[in-house]
Amino acid sequence: MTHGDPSRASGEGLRERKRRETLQRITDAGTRLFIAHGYEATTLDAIAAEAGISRRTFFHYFKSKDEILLAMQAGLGDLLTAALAQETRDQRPIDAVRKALVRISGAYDPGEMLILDRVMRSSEAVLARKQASYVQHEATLFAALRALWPEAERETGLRLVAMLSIGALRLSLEAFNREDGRRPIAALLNEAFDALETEV
Amino acid sequence: MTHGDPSRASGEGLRERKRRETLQRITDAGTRLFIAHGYEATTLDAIAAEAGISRRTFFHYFKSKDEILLAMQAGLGDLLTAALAQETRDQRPIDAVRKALVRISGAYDPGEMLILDRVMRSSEAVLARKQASYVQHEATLFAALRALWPEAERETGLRLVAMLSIGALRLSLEAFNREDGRRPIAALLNEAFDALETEV
DNA sequence: TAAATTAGTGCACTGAGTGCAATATTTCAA
DNA sequence: TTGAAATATTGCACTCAGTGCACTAATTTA
Repeated sequence: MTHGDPSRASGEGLRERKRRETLQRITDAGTRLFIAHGYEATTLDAIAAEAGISRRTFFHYFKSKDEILLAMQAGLGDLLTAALAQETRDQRPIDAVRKALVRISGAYDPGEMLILDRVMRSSEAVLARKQASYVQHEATLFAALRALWPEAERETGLRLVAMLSIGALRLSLEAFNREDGRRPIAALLNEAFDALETEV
Repeated sequence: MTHGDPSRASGEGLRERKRRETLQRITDAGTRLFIAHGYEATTLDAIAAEAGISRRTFFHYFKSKDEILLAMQAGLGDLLTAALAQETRDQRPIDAVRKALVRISGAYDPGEMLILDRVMRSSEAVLARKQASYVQHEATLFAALRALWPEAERETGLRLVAMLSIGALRLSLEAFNREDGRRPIAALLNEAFDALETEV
């Protein structure tokens, strides 16, 4: 081999790069079409054509149509776990989660969130999966909390903290969408966690 | 008409009675087949045949296959609203909900709950809709709470109480299924609500 | 008992999702 | 550099959920 391999130089093979690019094209095509014509009215044939792949290939990238939208949501779990790992044990678990959530809330684009929320709301099945994903996030958060406070006697308490925190997050996001993004998510989060303290 | 009409005597027309009976036959046939062969492996054709109706008629009773299972869950909202209406204003909202939940928890058959939970867990889509139904219950509970405490300044607090209560219910049912029904739901509910008090 | 409702059915269709086998592309080792 | 192994892409045929429509059967009401 006389010439250097540029794909190797960047630490990513051609196969990987193509795969990542195709994945992105499908995601873009899907969201664009969903926004333009609605979720149900957009067929997989249309998405595949827009993304420049065959219908059959779509299923090598996503298990189902709704995964296009759900895959975006899935990132929250990783973000939250990473943010929580930076917190210390010398505080109440719920305060650690609150700080982690407020910190990562800045990473989301408010305008896109409002639009995607409207798309998801147009399909019962998608909405159900979105709401179910909160349960998944709760489990992920619980695992992250246990990593910080592994003592057996804290388990029930941490389960509850995970439930309360994800609940506060959900209420905040619901309010955010209900009031059309008027107040930033961080503000709504702080309000929800404050209310948690005074109400219980 | 010389003879009395027995269907009218019982306050229910023939049409209504037949409809109720068919609905029950479909529900029974569906759950029986789901338990025997699994959710995904059971086709609507099989359910319709078992219930003695045509496939097309099924859709006059249910919007989709998963509704057979979800319709059972839907009753909780009504039960909870009714139970809460019996509570008084001279207590904390969360205590009122706790008492109402414990009271209606006796109405469910533990064995059936365990089996149906296993069936629902076998399909991602059904599980998602089940988890989403908790969000619906939360909204229903919030409305019921507002009927008791309509003061505007209580809204946020009541939203939170609804979230906490349904969350505690969900954690209790999750624990119930996780530990295979070893402890009764009422006990798990009380434990969850107690933990709520001490943890937050 | 006839007319108006409502329930049940068959048929043809769309669209999501899967299994399989064939082809094209990328990787890796000699 | 080349050929073999691994992986990606595709087409095809299929199953099944769900819908629209037009028609028939049963029930209700006047």
